[in-house]
Amino acid sequence: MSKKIETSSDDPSGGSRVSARDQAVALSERSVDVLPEGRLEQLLGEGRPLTIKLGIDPTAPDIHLGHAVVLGKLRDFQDAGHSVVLIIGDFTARVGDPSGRSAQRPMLEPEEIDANARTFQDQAFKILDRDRTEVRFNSEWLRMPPEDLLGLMARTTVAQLLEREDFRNRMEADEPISALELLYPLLQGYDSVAIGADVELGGTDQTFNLLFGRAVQASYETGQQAIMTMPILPGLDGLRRMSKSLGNYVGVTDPPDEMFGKLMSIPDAVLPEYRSLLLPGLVDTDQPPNLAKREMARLLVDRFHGEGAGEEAETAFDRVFVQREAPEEVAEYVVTGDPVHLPAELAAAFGTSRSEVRRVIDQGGLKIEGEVLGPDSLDLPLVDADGRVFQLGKRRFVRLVSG
RNA sequence: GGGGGAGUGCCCGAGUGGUUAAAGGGGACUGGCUGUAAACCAGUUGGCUCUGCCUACACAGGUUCGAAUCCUGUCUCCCCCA
Repeated sequence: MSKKIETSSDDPSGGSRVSARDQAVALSERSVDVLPEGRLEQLLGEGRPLTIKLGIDPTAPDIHLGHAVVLGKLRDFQDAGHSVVLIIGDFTARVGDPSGRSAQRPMLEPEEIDANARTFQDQAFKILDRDRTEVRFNSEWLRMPPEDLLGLMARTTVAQLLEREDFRNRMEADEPISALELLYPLLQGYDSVAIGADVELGGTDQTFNLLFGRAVQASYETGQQAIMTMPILPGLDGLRRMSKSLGNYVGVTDPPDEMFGKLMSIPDAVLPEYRSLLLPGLVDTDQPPNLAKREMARLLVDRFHGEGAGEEAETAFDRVFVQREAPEEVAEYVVTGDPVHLPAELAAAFGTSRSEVRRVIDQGGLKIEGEVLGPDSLDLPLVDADGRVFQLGKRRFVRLVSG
């Protein structure tokens, strides 16, 4: 992108003023909001590397493509010479927040948090530039004496906190809001004070929290950050946001074939969003949706698994789903008894229940070397099973071998 | 502190003593169609040594020939008053 902006001025200060605007425009690409108006440009005009903040929740370590949207934007900032501070919210995770419908967020043990934080970092560095990233844990500064905490709390009013739309809705609906939940914006706003954030990024759902960070900064009389919100990527169902708990996500560490397959299964309706958010700069040609989807899947698999991985995944995909053949590499599972009791062995091989296997068999979903096997023969002589590829449903394959 | 209400299968949600493994919906899965898209049709959706057996309606006891449904205790959650 345009990080080298020519400055044609005779301004001895280096012309940063001229380029600040262009930089701000370039960096704002794909974002939904950049607030307040002009603040980002002003900061860029200072001509120094900015500190860009992203707060993450260590309860779910797996990064998926939804995170990739925000991380990709962080990367843009890094490429423009700014540095990123990744804040792991270990403090709040350790306290545990019982809010939100029925889903009680579990209190995490320190070890779990550390493990999650590490996994998260490993995955995040598939996108971020390691050299321009600093990782901090917010327990570092949030574990403060109670009087300081109270001092922090004194800086805001309940009314301010309740400005948040979803709080107001829940109040009106008589739904519970935990005190911690209420204070959450305050704590995460303090993170901005602690690291001296110039810019904070997040999804559009974080707008209130991000803005609140400005208020907290103001009360501490530090510089106030600009905030930038990115669109929320829809999940594989095309309806709800991509999230691990909804099970509609593509993890950045998903194996190539799986990643390719998942991407092919998204509804056409969200394809444009996927392409523009995940593959910025890719020229959109007039391809049919099917081909556009393939191209996207290829490129994304390449990005996370290396050049060429996308094509391999596509080949494997065609083999299994277009030509309906078994994949080239099929996992083996060792069976011992003779005859082979299929419900038991296949359930074990695929990690499901025997009843489930029986059900699928009853519905004609079991194939042996491409031939449908009916519910009549649940026990196969070992010689008939040994070395054969079994397919359960569309996508579960295993080769049974005698041990 | 007082009063009221609620806890059902992956989720939501019927069901207030007897074909109830438990209506209905969502989701998911299987088969068909196909571009692993959408739409649509059909079926499945607790477990198992599967024409049968076992375990299930927060947990533990109890009443009954028989309970998700009645009683007691425990836990959890929500609302109202203070």
